[in-house]
Amino acid sequence: MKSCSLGVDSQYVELAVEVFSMLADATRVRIILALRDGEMAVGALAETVGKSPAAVSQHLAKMRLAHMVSTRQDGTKVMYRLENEHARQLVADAIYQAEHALGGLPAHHRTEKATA
Amino acid sequence: MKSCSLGVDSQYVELAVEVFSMLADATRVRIILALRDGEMAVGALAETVGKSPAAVSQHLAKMRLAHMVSTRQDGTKVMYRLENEHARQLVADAIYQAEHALGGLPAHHRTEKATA
DNA sequence: TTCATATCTGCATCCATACGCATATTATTG
DNA sequence: CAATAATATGCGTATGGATGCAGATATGAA
Repeated sequence: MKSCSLGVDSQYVELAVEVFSMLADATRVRIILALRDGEMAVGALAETVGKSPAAVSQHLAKMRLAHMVSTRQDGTKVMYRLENEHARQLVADAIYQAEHALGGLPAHHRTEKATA
Repeated sequence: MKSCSLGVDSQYVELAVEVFSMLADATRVRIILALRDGEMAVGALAETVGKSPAAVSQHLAKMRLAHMVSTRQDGTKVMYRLENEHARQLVADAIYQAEHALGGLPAHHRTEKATA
């Protein structure tokens, strides 16, 4: 079963690219980080990440279609939360790779698994 | 130590975005998959991923700057190889997220860790 | 209740920017 | 010279963000 479904011509390549494209934006990464500790409304997220509510809403719409976040109505507000732990894990792994790219002193090889 | 270095305003956000941007391209993902089993030359990679050698060379230049791949001269050819295991891990995690997004039947929760 | 207003969220449009690719050229190695 | 790889330029496309507007909901007044 080891790496059997991931050839260079695999259909999963396109899917992985979509996931990476979804995360290749600072605002969306900040949204993920902001949602680590629990659900938040659009307005609060906008203030946290430093963008307009409309812009954040558009990002959340994309992330909702990608099943990265899910919503819950709360009066006039809509609470957003992460739908699973994969986004967090991806961000953590990206940090690991970035540390390699920077100094070559990978902190994640000295400490235990960070929780991103 | 849990999530201490990853606030929404962390410098690492920009770094993570660069890593994700690097992986948000089907050709580069295919290059990573092609390099799983060992080093390859630019021409061979080009034929494997179905792009021109010039295009592949440009992708490899970016990946080299990001310390994702490293090179070794072999006559007129230049052999490329993955510099660490993080790229593979990221691709694997992206597949996991994509599986969630698709059907909601996460195969990685039933089988053991795939090796991307 | 009914109406008006304010707030919050979502959607369409426009613009500037960045990216991937093809082509052509140059460099390096044998 | 031959082969391989790296680079420069131009083109077409995609994307993020701002702006403006529309829909939904809660609050308050009459």
